[in-house]
Amino acid sequence: MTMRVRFAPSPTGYLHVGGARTALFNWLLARKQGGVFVLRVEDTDRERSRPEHTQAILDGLGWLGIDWDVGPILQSEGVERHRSDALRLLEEGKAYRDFSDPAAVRAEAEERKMHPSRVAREKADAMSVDEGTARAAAGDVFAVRFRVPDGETRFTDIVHGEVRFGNDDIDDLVILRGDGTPIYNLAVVSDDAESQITHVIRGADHLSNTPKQVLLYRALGLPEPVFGHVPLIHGTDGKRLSKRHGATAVGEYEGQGILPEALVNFLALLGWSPGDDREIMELEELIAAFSMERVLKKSAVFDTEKLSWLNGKHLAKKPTQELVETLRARLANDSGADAVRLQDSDWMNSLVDLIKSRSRTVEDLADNAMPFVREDLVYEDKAVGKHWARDPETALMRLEAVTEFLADAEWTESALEEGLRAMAERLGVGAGKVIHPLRVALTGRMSSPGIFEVLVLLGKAHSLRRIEDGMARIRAL
RNA sequence: GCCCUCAUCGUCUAGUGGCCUAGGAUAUCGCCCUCUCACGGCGGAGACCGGGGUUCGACUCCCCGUGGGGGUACCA
Repeated sequence: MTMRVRFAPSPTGYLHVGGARTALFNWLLARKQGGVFVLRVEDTDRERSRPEHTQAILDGLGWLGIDWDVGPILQSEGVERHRSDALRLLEEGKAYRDFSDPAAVRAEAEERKMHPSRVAREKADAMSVDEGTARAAAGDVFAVRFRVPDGETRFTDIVHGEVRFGNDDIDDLVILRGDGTPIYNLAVVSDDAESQITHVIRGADHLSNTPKQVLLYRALGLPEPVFGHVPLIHGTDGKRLSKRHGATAVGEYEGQGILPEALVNFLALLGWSPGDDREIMELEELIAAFSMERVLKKSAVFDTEKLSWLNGKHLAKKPTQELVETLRARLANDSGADAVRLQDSDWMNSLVDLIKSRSRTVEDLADNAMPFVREDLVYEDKAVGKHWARDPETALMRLEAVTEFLADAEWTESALEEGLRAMAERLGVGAGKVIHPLRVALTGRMSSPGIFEVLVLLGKAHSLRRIEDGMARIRAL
């Protein structure tokens, strides 16, 4: 039997990194085993579900490179089946009508220190079947509650092993609301069975709900899938990952310049490891190495520092040509960017080669490119202060000497380096003393790629113009 | 409250009774490279939650405790 897994997000927000990790594990498993990956959108909460969220989730998955074989199936399309399943349980006496008012039951339960579902069952049992049928026929509103049988419910979870719950601890759950719409626990069971899901891999937050679902599978006479509850992702304080820990939506990481392959790699390593020392892995490699047996039970903390490092690795690994495209896309809306240079592929390749090892994110890449792709230079206060303002006369003198040397220098890295070092020696100072003020003039910054590479990249005319501008600024200090 | 579940460096993890004076990565610190910043190289510091068992021997098995997380809706 081919393995069939699914990812079933509810469209109540954007694609959360936790959800993305669950989707990834399902996807990796399906791809590894030659199985089928089903995508189902659980939109039965009409209060909170929104179509734009569905689209955002689909976009997020697509960005990560996670595709699906079946779907997206909308859970709401299955309500008739959910309803008939619930009604069947009612007919078979495995569920009962609950005519009580939820608020009143809650109040009574509190007073009698009981669970609401016990009160509801008591009231239902006090009513004869005929009376219930008559009231229903008369149009009285009722919810349908599943009658949890006595005993114990156990199931095997591929990450946790055998799990058992005493049925006394499981309350009679509503499966059909007063308005006739189905409740989650019934809908998932009905839908997973309908899609012939063989392995339900989901977050550990569903572990406690699983016995209810197992009971429903059995009452409905449906084949039970294998369950696997993967650990949750927490914030740095050990609490469930939420907004206050920073970005939680996949789209936010895209906005921060994180590469999809890096996020996928990072997410895969949260609660799973290949068993050897590999950390930087591509999608294909992850598929080949993945197995549920190596999924951990312990929840993991989402550490953005490590994600950032991993992103830097993937950035450095990525072909320069591709990064040029990424950078162009990023700079497309930058009105100050030099359009001619952006189009010059050879020049862009040289630029990216110089800045990619100095960047951890696409954002960094764009920032590091600024002094080169924009005509108007932004001078960092710190750089100006340290290398110009502290001793303007000397800075000016050195830049004049540099200008003189550059005027008829051969424009290659080696020739520039040789000549400039010799010049510094003649001035009786270390090369750094000349290079630092020059760097500020050329880039406006404290740090940049090697100065000779910068000179070559910028070109002679451009470099000389910037030095001239710089000297004018120093005189104005 | 009740139920479920988890527990190795700050963080991600390796470890399935002797290979562990606990390995790797990240972060951090120091050194090297060096025109700066990165990259890279080398090195340091840093963990088996506590207590009982079981065993010749426990990070590894069992029990209790503690702490964290989850569930307990006519939410999903």
